Amino acid sequence: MAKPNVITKNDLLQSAKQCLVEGGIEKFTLRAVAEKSGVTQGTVYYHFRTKEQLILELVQEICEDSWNSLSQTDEGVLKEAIESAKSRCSYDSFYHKLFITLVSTGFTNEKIRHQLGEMIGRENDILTRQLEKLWSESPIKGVSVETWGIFFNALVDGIALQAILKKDFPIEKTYAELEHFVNGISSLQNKEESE
Amino acid sequence: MAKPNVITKNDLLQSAKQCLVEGGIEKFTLRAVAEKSGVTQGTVYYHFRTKEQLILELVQEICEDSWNSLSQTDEGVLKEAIESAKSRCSYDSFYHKLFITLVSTGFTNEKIRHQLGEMIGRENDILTRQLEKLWSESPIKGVSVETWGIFFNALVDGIALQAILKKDFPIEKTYAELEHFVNGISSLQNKEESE
Amino acid sequence: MAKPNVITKNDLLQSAKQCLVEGGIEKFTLRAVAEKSGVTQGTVYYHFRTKEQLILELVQEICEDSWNSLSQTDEGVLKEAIESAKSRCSYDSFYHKLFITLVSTGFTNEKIRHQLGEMIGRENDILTRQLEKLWSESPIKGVSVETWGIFFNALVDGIALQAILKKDFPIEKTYAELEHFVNGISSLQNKEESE
Amino acid sequence: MAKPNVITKNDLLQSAKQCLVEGGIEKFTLRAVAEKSGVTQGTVYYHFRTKEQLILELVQEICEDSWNSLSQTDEGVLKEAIESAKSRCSYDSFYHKLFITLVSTGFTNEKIRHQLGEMIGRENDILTRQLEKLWSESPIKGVSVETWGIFFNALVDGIALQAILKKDFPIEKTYAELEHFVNGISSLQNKEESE
DNA sequence: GATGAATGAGAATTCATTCAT
DNA sequence: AATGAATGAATTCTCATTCAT
Repeated sequence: MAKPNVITKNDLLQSAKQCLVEGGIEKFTLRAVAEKSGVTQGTVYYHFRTKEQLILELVQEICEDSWNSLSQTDEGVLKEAIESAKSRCSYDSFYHKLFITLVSTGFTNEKIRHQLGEMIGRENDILTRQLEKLWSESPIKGVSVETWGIFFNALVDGIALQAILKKDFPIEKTYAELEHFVNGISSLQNKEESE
Repeated sequence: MAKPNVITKNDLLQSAKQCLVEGGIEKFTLRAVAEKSGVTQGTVYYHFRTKEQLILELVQEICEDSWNSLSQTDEGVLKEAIESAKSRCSYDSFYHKLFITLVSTGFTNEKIRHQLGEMIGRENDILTRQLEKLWSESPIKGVSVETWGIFFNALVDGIALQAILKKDFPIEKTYAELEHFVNGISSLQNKEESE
Repeated sequence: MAKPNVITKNDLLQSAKQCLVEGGIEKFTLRAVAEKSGVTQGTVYYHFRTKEQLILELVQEICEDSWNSLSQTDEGVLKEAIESAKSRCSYDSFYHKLFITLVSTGFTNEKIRHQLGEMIGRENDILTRQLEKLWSESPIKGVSVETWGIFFNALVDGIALQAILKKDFPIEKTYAELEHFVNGISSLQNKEESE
Repeated sequence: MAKPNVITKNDLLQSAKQCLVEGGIEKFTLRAVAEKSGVTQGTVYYHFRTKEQLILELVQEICEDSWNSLSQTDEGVLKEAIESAKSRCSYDSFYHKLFITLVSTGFTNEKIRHQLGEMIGRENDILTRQLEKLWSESPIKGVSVETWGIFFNALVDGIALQAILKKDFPIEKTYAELEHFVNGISSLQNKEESE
């Protein structure tokens, strides 16, 4: 007994994510995490002193992931963001299931809720900044570019929610038209400008 | 004449909803439901044969509620729908917490997931039909009116999600600008028409 | 499953006492209590919601026992009290092991400590009242009858402590001489009176 | 020259004593001892091969302490012994808490029990020898000087027990009257002699 | 209809102990 | 001499569920 260093904290976190998505929080047990990682429960407890701590670190990782992927798209255009959103979105979407599961967990855990809120905020900000690069001013009067950031982020999450819930959700079509929507909105502004 | 202390199935469902929102599925136990209703666990079992059955009936009720409130707004314009969405949306929103909690529960329960999916579908349809009344054709080329229905529904849910997660989310402002957005989009169509 | 009424709370408490004495608090588990009573752990938890609660009720019972046995000895003389103390005192004394175990548990549990403190206080009082009946005044100047009560109670407990710790403790001899001590002290007073 | 951070066995024993008193045997874990000493569990295991071994050495230390303090008081009179007993006796008495905790642990560990029994025996003997010096014969017929040794030791422990359990125990008063008691008893003997 | 006692499986967590380094 | 990773068994406690009354 006591084989040192057979597993890293990160391995455990990855197993944990899978467990969360596969069974929801209801069935999310540290025993399941341990089994999926091939270690004993004790080992999981050695690395994360409580279940909550594990979930917290999991949330943190996701928030950092979101941050990294978004800030890399520095040069990126909205189109790319949409593409990425689409790729993460399907009836069996791992990412969004995880996200929604954590959101619902956050309702009864202020720390989680706060972190997810911050993450959403950062996402909104980045979208807004991208729109600012794209547009000289808001294409629709009364709607600030900041709010456009919120709108796009909300739209993407809302679509994902629908896609997870409906087996027959037209992902391709919806995302294709989302692009038309973005283009239409953007061109609208140019039109106004040229008027 | 009225028998006191008679607990109806509906009373239990209302308590159950509260329990779900207050503690999430994790802490959602039949004992908690029983206590909130002032009855014993046995009584809960008398009315719902299993825990799953209770949740299922709870989901059903919510779906029916959605249906009723939407079909009443038959005459209603989009504006009214937005107003109603806003009223259900805040950092402590009971309704959306319940919805998201059930969605995440649905990830591991196909019956729940299916029912919620159907509900979303009906909502999309109703929105689409309202937009059809409002618009002669889609205000943006390449975006079908059906997809507009999806977009609006997704937008409302996505905004709610953000509002629940962020204490400082600007609900008033966002909804006000959402109205400008709808108006802008609608007038856009008229403009195109007049061109 | 679910045979109603096969066991009473009191049965469980008796088993618990035995477990406590047999294994000390260290090995005092509710599983052991359940097994000794022939029920499942769940049953124990149904009757006492926590381990602490069980111990608390156990302490209470012991305190009540002490009260009952002492108040019955209404007419009783000191001699009787000594006899009873002796009978409870041996290398394997169930009673004193239990008592000392609970005392040490009380060091980290204020409720237990308080209850035991109250019990000791009542015992002291009763002893004092008995001595008052026996003596017109304290047989030794500077020692109040109240303090005599404390002394006798302390003596009995201290002797019990020694008897539990030493296999070869001379119980018979010590208690016989304790009686001589009491008589000697009492007669001392009469002597003084007659002087 | 002094090596910093070097933990000696004795340091660990002192931490262990504190842990025992602070949390009782229930919460007495090697991890707690390690943390209090600022080392890891492994280190504790390096010094004591098992938990039992640690406790055993702890008991031994206490017995040696008792021996040392008593044999120093070689010249000492009873008065001094009482003074020392009083100083170790209060509602938060470290010493007696530790002692009682170990006694109760001893109920399920013969080695501990034996050592404590031996310690008590030695204490009784020393007290008896002191009384022999003080008295030419027992002041009360039928009570041997040996038993007086037992009585005084029991009395001191019994009083300590009460003092630990009762927040409002009159320590000062009781010890003052204990001295009167000793003096009274001793003078009694002289009186008898002079008769 | 409703209750309360009981169950058993499984949850989180703790802990003495081991061992390679 | 000391550490830290790992273990596995045990512990407290919870919960859906059953069933006689």
